[in-house]
Amino acid sequence: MPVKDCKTEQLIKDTAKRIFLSEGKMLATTQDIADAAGVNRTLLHYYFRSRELLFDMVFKEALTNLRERLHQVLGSELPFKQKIENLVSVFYEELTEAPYLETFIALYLNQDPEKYEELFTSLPGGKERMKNFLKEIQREMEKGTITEMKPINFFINLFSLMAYPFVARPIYLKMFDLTDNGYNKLLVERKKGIVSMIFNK
Amino acid sequence: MPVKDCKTEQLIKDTAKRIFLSEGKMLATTQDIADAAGVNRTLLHYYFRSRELLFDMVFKEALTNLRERLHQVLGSELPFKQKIENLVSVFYEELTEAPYLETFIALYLNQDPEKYEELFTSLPGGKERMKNFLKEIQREMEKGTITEMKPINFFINLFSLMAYPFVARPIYLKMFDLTDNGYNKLLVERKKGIVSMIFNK
DNA sequence: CCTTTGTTTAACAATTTTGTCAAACAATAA
DNA sequence: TTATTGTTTGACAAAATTGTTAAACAAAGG
Repeated sequence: MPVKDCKTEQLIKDTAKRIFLSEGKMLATTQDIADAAGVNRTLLHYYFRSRELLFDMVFKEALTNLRERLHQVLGSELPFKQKIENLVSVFYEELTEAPYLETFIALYLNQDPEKYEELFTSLPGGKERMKNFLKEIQREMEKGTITEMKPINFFINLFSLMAYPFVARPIYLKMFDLTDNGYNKLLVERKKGIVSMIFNK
Repeated sequence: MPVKDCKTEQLIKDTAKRIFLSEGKMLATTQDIADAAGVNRTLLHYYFRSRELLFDMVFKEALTNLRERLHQVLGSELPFKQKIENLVSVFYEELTEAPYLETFIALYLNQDPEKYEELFTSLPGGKERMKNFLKEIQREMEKGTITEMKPINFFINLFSLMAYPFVARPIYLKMFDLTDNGYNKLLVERKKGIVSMIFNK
C-alpha cells in the first residue's frame, strides 16, 4: 500500500501561507489558492475539509512559530539592549516573510474575540514570561537606560515602529513615489534607527 | 412633487462608514449593512448601485477628509513642534473615529494598486506640500531639534507610533489582559509620549 | 381627484463561492 | 496479477451574496 504523501498537503498549506500572510490577500478564494498551487480545488477540501480550517491552520501555525521565536529571545539571558537588538532582528525576519500576520490576527480577533482565544492562552507560562519582560523594562527605566514610561507603552512603541511600515508599504510607495526596492532599503535603514530611537540615543 | 430625500442615503452611508472604518468589518455584506441601518437591502442598490460603489465612496470620502485635515495642519504657519502636536491631535481624532481607515486603504491598494490611484494624485499640490514638509523636517534636524535620519523615516515613525496601536488593539487586549477602557487610557497617555519620543526629550 | 415623482418592498434571477461525491487513477503489498 | 489504500479529477449540489424588476406606496402639485 502507498504511504501517505504529504507533499500536496504541504504545497497547499505553503501556498495559502504565501497568499494570506505574505501577499496579504485575505479575500483569496479556494480557487485562487488552488490555482496558485497548481492543484485541483477539490484537493484543498480533501486535505483540509474547508477553507476556514485551512485558513485557521495557517494562522495558528504562523502565530505559534512567531511566538516561539520571540519568547526564546525574551527569555534569553542576554543584556537588555542586546535582547532588544535580537528581538528586532527576529521580528524583522518574520515580517519580511509574513508582513500581514499580526494585522490579520488583529482584524480577525476584532471580529470574533473568542475564536483565537486559545492562541493566547495555550502557551504554558506565556503570560508569566511577558510579565517578566515588562518588569525587566521597568528595571531598565530605573537604571536610566531608556526613557521612563509605562512598560507596556515601551513594548507597543517597539512593535509599532517595526510592524506598521510593513503593512503601510503600499501607501508610502504612492505617497512618496518610491520603488519597491527603494522602500526595502528604507526598511533596512529603519532597523538600526528603531534601536537608537528606543534607547534615546 | 416630493423633494429628494437624502435621509436614507445618508443613513446607509454613515452606517457603512461605521461598519467598515470604525468596527473594521471589511467582510460585511450588503445585508449586514442594511440590517445595521435598519433598511431594506434593496435601498442600498437603489442609492449606490452596488456594494463596491458604496464601499469605494465611503473610503474616498473618509480619505479625502483625512487628507484635507492633515494638509491643513502641515501647511499652517506654526512652529515645527506645535505643528507636530497639532498633527498628533488631529490624527488621533480621526483614528478614534475611524481606526481602520489607513489599514484598509493599505490592504486594498496592495491588491489593486491602480484602483485608488486617483486618491493620491487628485489633490493639486498635494505632493508639493508633502515635499515641503519633508524639507521642513530636514531643517529641524539641521537645527538639532530632532534626531538626524532620513526625513521620510521621521514621518513613518510618527505615523507608526500613532496608527498601529489602534489597529493592534485586539492583540494587546488579550496579550496584557486589558479592558477596553484600560486600553483607551493607554492610548491617551501615548499621545504625549509620542511627541516626547519624536523630539528625543 | 388624478398625476407625477421619488421611495420602499418582496420576489426573483444571476453570480460567486463553497462543499460533496463517485469514479478514475497510481502505487505497492501480497 | 490482484487487492488495497491513498490520491486526483470532473461533475454536481448547496449555500451565500449580489443585483434586478415590477409593483406598492407616499407626498405634493395641478
